[in-house]
Amino acid sequence: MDADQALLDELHRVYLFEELDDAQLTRVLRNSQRCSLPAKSLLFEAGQPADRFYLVHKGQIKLFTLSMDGDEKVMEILYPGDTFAEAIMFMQAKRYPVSAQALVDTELYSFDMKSFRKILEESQQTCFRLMAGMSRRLHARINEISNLTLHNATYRLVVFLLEQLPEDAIELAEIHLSTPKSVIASRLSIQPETFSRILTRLSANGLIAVKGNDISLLDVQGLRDLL
Amino acid sequence: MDADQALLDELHRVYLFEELDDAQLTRVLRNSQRCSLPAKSLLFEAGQPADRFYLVHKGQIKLFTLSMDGDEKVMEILYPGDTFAEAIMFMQAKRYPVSAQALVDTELYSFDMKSFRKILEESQQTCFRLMAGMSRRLHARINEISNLTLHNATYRLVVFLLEQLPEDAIELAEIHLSTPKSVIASRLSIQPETFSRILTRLSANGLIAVKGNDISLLDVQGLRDLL
DNA sequence: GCTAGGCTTTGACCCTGATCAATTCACGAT
DNA sequence: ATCGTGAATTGATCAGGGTCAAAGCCTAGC
Repeated sequence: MDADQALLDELHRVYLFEELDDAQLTRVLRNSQRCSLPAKSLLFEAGQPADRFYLVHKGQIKLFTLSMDGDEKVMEILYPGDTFAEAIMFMQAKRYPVSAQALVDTELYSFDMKSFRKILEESQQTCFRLMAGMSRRLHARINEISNLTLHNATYRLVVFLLEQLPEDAIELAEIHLSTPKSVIASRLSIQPETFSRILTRLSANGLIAVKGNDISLLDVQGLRDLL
Repeated sequence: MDADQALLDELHRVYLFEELDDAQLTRVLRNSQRCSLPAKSLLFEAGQPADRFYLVHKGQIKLFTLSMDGDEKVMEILYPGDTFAEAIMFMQAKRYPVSAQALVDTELYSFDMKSFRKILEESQQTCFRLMAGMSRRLHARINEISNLTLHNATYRLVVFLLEQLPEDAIELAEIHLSTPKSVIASRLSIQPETFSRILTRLSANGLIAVKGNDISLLDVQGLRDLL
């Protein structure tokens, strides 16, 4: 049917599945499940046994950890096309190291780890894809640790803003935050109050203009110079 | 010859090479190089093109990043048996994301990434090993980010001390720091001064006793209770 | 249109840990 | 034994950003 074909096409564009032939992709599909999450619902909690990994189809997922006294650190915010929890397939103790929650109404596909491992045994190309994905994530985490320890909150926020640029926008650039500021703040390891204050300061310096969830980068070069 | 056989045996105990048969291991060996680094010498710098990965044979290597104004963050300290830079094999831009320096006189084996990839194509088992290693590292990094953002310096230091325990030592436990305190401090993202002060405070509380590079954990339960 | 509840912003204050500076310590070389 | 060098400790001070509290805003639902 058409719906299935559309899904096959969608999967085929996901980096993990790009190397698979139709037969393999069909097998992946057979062990997949669609699932819908209303906004704010938990998908899984840190520590829980893991036997599936996920692909975001629609919506947003946040991955986060909690300290024992309830403070939350957002590790990652995932958007359509992103996969998560694949790396757990290879951990000794197969448990989710973080919790996952839908930020808005979200639709996911989930895949059985065990049967996907079989696919991996057949396709080194896919193994290589997965390793590429893991090394990218690893690098990103290393970067984040550098930023946390060697740079201050303003630096991290400015880097974040510049990363949102649609690419090569020279002068005026508009950004729309599709995620609550408090979540982005936690993602950047900044308190919401501080996040707000930094935006205010950047505005006062004429570097940006903020109107609700829309931010104009008035002086991209000036922002780059802060780094 | 005996020397070669000893080396083969050593490699075979490295997680990455455990699944290889003798023929494959010999091929790995053929593309390996031994290298000796005097204390304090740089092995590679962040940003440099990468075509080899490494195994520590003797000594200690620190992986670190520098901020533009020269501040250093130690990412990892590696000991004999540890491998590093394998994950780079799968990055788009094959450049070292961190710098590597010998802390003491060190001997390494290095392996050619390109020829090791060929081995990986033949051995999914080895691919799986590598992926297990990468997911372990990934998890460690996630943990570190949590600790940096959700916990304070004392917490991180106490966790570090407890991790040094030779395992299941119930009451009295001795730790020897084989690495300068300033390096450990940076590894934990603490300033040397603060590191020293925290040790002093823990001593004052009777939880530990410090004599140079030797630390006695006088009250393991008490330390655990701090967390 | 208006109210309620959740983000966000603003203000006042504080605390952890960084910074700067001086001293002590450890140890290898002379 | 003594000197010199770099690490470690200690003291004094400071600031980035966290915390607590209150007010402002926005939107969904009545």
